Amino acid sequence: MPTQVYNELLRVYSHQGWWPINNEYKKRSTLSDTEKFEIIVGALLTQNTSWIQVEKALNELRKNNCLSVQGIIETKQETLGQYIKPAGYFNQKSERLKIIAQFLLQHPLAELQQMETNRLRALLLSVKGIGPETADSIILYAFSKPSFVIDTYTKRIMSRIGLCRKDVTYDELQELIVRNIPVDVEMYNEYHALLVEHAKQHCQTKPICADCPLSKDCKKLI
DNA sequence: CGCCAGGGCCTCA
DNA sequence: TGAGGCCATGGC
Repeated sequence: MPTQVYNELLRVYSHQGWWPINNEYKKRSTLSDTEKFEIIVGALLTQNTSWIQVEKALNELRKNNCLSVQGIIETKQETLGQYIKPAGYFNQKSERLKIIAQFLLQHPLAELQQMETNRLRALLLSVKGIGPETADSIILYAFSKPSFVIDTYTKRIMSRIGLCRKDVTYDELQELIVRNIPVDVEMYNEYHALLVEHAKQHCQTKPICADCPLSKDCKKLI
């Protein structure tokens, strides 16, 4: 079932090309440290925040040379907070930027890159400010390792089509999906992006069910 | 104007 | 260990 949903979404929305840092990264097998760092920062800033706001914050950080470990370490937390204000929760998120920069000083990207996926996930989850979704986003989109990302959109879509209960936990839904699709970084990447697109176009909190590509399978459970 | 956005931490049973 | 409160800005 999760595979059929994926095929249908891909047919309708076509390739999404995440992570949307630039258009050429996906042609290379591995990312530069700068790109990985930007993805990590983006994953953190987008917590409960729309991506359009995150882009503004990222641009502001870039303009002020704060899109690097050193840049963040050398900048006062209050100043970082001003830069990222459009992304909301600026007090929390500026603290988390500081914490992650310190973490990356202890564990350079090259070290993280070569870790086994589950060990990397556990390590990331030990960092204050990195929860399951942020960890999986970082693992998948920065390090190109297979860790399926669950978010509110995933939960909403999957529960509405009757694939899980709406109060399903993160780990339960992740297991359910992963068990039913191949272990494939490209597919994990694309699937998550397609779910986000579908949620934006049709499966909003107030659903737009007309012309929904999943309507024939959907139980319309709100 | 009210709702919501690609969550996570803390608290308190 | 799990539900509820809190964090904050901007688009619609």
